[in-house]
Amino acid sequence: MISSELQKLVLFRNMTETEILDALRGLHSMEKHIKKGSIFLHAGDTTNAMGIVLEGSVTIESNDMWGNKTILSLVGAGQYFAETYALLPDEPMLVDVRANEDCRILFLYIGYLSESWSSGSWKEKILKNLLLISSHKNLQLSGRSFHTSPKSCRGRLLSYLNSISKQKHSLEFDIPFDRQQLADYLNLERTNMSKELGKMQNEGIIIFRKNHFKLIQP
Amino acid sequence: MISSELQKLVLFRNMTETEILDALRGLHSMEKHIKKGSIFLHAGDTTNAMGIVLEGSVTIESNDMWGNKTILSLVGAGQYFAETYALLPDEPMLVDVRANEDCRILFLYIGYLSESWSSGSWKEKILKNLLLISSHKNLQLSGRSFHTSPKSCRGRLLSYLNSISKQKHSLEFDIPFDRQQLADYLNLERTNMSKELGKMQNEGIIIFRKNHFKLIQP
DNA sequence: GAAAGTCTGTTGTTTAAGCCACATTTTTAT
DNA sequence: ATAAAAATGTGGCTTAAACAACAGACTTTC
Repeated sequence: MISSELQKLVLFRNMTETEILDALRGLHSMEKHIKKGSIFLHAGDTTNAMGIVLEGSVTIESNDMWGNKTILSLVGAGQYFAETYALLPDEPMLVDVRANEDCRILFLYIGYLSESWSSGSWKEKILKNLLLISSHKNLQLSGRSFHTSPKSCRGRLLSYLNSISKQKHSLEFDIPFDRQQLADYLNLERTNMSKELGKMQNEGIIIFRKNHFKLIQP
Repeated sequence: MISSELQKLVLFRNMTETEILDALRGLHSMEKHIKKGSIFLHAGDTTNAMGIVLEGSVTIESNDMWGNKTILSLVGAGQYFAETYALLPDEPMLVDVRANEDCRILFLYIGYLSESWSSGSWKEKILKNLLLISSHKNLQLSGRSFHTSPKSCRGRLLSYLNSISKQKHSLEFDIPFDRQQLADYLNLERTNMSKELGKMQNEGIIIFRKNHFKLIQP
């Protein structure tokens, strides 16, 4: 993996190439390739490493003993996962992490951050950037809470579609989920959700085809 | 407010009294008293200050235009709120913050953290502690996601009661919510939830009286 | 290009949550 | 102590979501 690829990431913001290389060494970084569909971090385990998605995407999901799946978030290229658990290495993970496509993942053992603190170093910068990342992650988690808080199927769909629309600054956009994943993310039953999407299209509120959606204003 | 009261807080962990006082000055800290029931941070606004609950408790809630309320979390004495928004001061808040009882709140303008960074100072320690706090907040938010992901009333109640029981290391405990608040936290309808609690008591799964609950193992 | 597999949508039935009106209990105020 | 107010629980009706079974469309693979 090339450090120029990393310089764009929030985690390495404001850092020189030398500092990034020092950081990669200091944090025992390690790149892995992971096949689509496989769960490579398991609920109940603990982890010392956070992950950066270099290529592909992963889903953060909970699978209970009755086979119900909940997708808490989708983490795309250039984004981070498990940083919370890596920072709190005693906490067992509540979720599974699954490769949504074939992936290239960079693992960083951020526990080494607190070792032998020398000021002005890359550690300080990483720390600041981690705080930013953690805060953004917080916003994302709250975001999902809002999409799942309406009690009706339509309410959740509208909450989700509106937020994506605002994110993309357009009434027309692609969503990153297929139907089953969208249902799992919004805690809905897939076929029922399809029904509702159909109704909404008939009523002229939305137009969609596959993953492409368009919101219609009255 | 006395700095000895603050030394126990995670935010000031590993800091001397002098450093804490420097930090309070540097972050333009300000103590306020707030009356029960009043909303003192409003969704849509931005904020530069994070809050520490010195006395009382606050709820983080979303109130939509149809009068539906969702309680995202309850923040008790010694805990923090709005740190995410204070760290990302351009993000409009998605939630209201309401005093759940009469409160003493300490506000800190943590934007001043990034000003004139001198290493080895209190700023570095605060930064590390903030990252811990943010990570814990992440866990809390995920936690609620799990309580609201079961589709059934009983599933959500059991998820919530079990997690409190584990937290308190006991099958018998008080919960911090009244019935309406619990329903708002679990995204349920109050009277329906009451019915379900009644059923569960009849079946001998739980015993409760007011806010005191006891889980019965088979 | 045929076959297998995946994804999406449809119909109909069952079940449980939402909701309203009201009864009962508990707390607060005077 | 009594009245007023708030919190909690009950019964019954309505409605919408879950679930199961299946049909059609689209992909992938060989």
